[in-house]
Amino acid sequence: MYALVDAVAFYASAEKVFDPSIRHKPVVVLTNNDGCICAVCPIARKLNIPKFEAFFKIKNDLKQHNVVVRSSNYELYADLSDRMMNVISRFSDEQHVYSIDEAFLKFNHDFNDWQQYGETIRRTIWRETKLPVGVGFGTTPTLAKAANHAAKKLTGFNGVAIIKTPEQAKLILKQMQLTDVWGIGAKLGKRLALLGLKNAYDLAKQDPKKMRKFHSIVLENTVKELNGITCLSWDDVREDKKEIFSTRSFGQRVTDLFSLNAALVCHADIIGRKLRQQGSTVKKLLIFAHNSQHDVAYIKRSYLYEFPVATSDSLVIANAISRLIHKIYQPQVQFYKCGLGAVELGKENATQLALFEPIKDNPQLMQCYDHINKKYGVGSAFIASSHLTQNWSMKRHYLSPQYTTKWSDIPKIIC
DNA sequence: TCTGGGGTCCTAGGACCC
DNA sequence: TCTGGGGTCCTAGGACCC
Repeated sequence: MYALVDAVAFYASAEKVFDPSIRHKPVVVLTNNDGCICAVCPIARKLNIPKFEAFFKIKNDLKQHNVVVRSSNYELYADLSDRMMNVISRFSDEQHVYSIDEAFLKFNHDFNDWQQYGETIRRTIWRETKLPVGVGFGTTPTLAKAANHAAKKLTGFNGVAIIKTPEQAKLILKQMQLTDVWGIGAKLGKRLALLGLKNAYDLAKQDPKKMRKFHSIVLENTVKELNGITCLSWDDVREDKKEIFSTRSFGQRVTDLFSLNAALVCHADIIGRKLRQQGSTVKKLLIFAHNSQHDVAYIKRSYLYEFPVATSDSLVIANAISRLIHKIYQPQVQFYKCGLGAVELGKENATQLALFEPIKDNPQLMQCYDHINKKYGVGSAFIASSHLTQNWSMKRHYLSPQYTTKWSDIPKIIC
């Protein structure tokens, strides 16, 4: 049995935890640089606010409806996510944190009362973090996802749903649209609808082999999973990433080499940390920067660099960036976004050495570096050249306080 | 005045090599 | 009657997820 525990409109709910004054108001949260809407609380959802719409396009509508707008407060969300994941981990020995606001649990035994267990999970998370979650149980990861959808969106479930029997599956899948199924997006949903399929149950009834021919093995597996046949093994679900990207658009356009370098070194730092987290090294690194696709002339500069010896050392990566920056930089281009992608990864303990290349990695230093940042918060220690200029840092005009990670922002109770 | 997220995986197609 | 290799690497773009 699998469970998926997933917060309701996580970013919006996180904003409400320490601010009672907005708890009963419609709240939306914006993406980086206040670009798009990325979280809509249940109250705001009733106003039909579209997710991922550009903020500037609907700014006036939001004002008219007195919608509370917040910039993404990642310091706060990351900390609340940690707390939530900690609580969730108590309910199973096997937990996989799938994203900032959702986690899979695996159970190797059967419970008499999954319903009650789910309610306990919900209640405990609410009591300890004040975050509302939905809990879905299913015999496969895809069914757990479906049950989670039911728990949060369908009437009569109140936050917990279970798919253990074919009857339970039928009841829920019949009420789900094709695109509500994990792995079915807008495009595929449309194509499947043309075949005459109307809901998730119709999809489950398809011949898996035919679905493979129609689209891919991925769809075949989805159909099997909807029928209780596990295809995404626990290891698949938590497999190492095959590529790791760190990209960010700038708060304001960047035209100087110095700033571009600082931003890319920031990404080098992040890429290094993510690599070390999963025990990988990078062999090939994509470095890129571009202006906006909405500009008159879209200019994209990129360079694929191959390390002589694969590395996971943030400083080695940062050093490479500084040597290669001239391959990306172009005067007069008003850069809008830049980033790095580790596109060929290796395993840390199986690195191919080079005959004439000294090893530049300093694992002890990186271990110490990670330790400091884990203990005192990411950013406590950083690469100096990434902080020489921050004039490109992102726009966050509607930022709430960092209630839990910054001394000066701690909530005050006045009696 | 101007504004349009970020991450991962996969594949088609072009370029190049033998 | 019609047909014309096979592999690797890279890029761009599509699709999906949150």
